[in-house]
Amino acid sequence: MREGPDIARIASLVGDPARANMLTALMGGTALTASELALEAGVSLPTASSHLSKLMEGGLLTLASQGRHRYYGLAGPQVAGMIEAITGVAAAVGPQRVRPGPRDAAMRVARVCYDHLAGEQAVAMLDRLVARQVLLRDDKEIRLGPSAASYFAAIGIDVESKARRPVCRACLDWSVRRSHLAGTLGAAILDKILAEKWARREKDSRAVVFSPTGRQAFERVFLA
Amino acid sequence: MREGPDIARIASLVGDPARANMLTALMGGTALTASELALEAGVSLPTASSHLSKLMEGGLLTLASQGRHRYYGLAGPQVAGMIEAITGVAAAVGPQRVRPGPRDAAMRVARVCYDHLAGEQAVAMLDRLVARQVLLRDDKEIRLGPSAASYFAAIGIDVESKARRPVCRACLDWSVRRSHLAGTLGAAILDKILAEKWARREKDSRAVVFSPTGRQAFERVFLA
DNA sequence: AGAATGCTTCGATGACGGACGAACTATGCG
DNA sequence: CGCATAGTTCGTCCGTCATCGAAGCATTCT
Repeated sequence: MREGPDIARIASLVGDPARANMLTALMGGTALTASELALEAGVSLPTASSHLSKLMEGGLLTLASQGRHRYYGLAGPQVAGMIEAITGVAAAVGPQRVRPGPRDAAMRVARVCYDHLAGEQAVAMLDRLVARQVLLRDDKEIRLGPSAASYFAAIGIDVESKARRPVCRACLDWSVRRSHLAGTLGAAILDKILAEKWARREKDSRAVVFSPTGRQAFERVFLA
Repeated sequence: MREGPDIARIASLVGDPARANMLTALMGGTALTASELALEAGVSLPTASSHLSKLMEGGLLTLASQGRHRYYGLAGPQVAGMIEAITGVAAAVGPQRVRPGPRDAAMRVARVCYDHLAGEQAVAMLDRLVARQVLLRDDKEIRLGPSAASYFAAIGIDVESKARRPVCRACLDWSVRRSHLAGTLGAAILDKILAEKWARREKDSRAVVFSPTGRQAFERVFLA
């Protein structure tokens, strides 16, 4: 018998389908209400509420009360990283349960992964940035290249972040099975994309839909 | 209802205490037999066998048959990374279940984490290497410093690894709650420590026990 | 061949936990 | 103040899964 951190407790919290769906939904980065999460998970409101209190007790969620609305969100990047890691294993290990439908097609192209961009667009972007040596990658490790500061400054992003999170991190993309860019830099780029209105978030989904002109702008800046 | 990788399936595999104990035991890096794992998990042999076949079916384990012995091991670094991530959250989120006993004291000092060294010794080593700028750390990202190649070459470690895993990675230490060194470099250092007989693996445990002279050698090389 | 060891499968038992409807609490609105 | 909306708590039902003993296979040793 071993001791230490109670890993089974945490894993079993994620191990229920309803709760896993809720956590996956919250990977979109925005906090959601109990009703929205009930819908996402496909369970009744009481059931969802029970799951949410368990997740809260387990420390995986934070709660922000605003009037009669109660917004649940992921407790932090560490929790998001854990979900990512589990998702990566699940994608690598098991065949998909269902054939991706039309809505999933949009998800494959571009979607939000906690606070940064994921999907084919994101993978292509990272590949191009590495090819241009703006970023350097030894396998799964990513770091800034010599020209990174000036390159990102030109598009209004400051890479000299003193934040506690890493500036760039690799995050395994479950649809493409290759890495895309996470970390504060990944988050800043997504902010930029949304701020410039190159793309908008699909309602009730993690999908990110580019407008025709937005897509051109994105390609000009990141894929040129 | 969302689709995609079946994260609940994977998480629920880890979510059973017996299976979690087995996986934690296998983080030691060496493959173990069903009987050993039953002992680790504190369950009967039939129960352990049932759990093991579930873990196999879930793709989390590999099996190597040698005569009448069947050795179970973690399926790969990605699975190990997932366990680490869950352990990190569990350590950050929940208080320890039990007070650490004398055996756990040895574990806190130095232990094996999949294929590299963890514990106070490992954390001190990383701190010192960063202070000497052999390695560079921006928060949780670790990379080689300019003097890294010559420094490690002097102790017989080649950092120019072309392996598919990252050379250095940060791995959150659940006992110290700070990072230690993982990746191929971390693995090479542990190999060195064991090859030089500075320390030996404790039987039936992840603990690594340094001999008095071994400890001096370790401190001379890594903590000077 | 026969015995011993290592492990898996079978079958029965029992308990934990997820599900929902109904009732209850809280906030906001007219 | 009464009604509507958002959410939690309670009670109960039911399915799933962990558990173990006993029996069945497989491999090695003598």
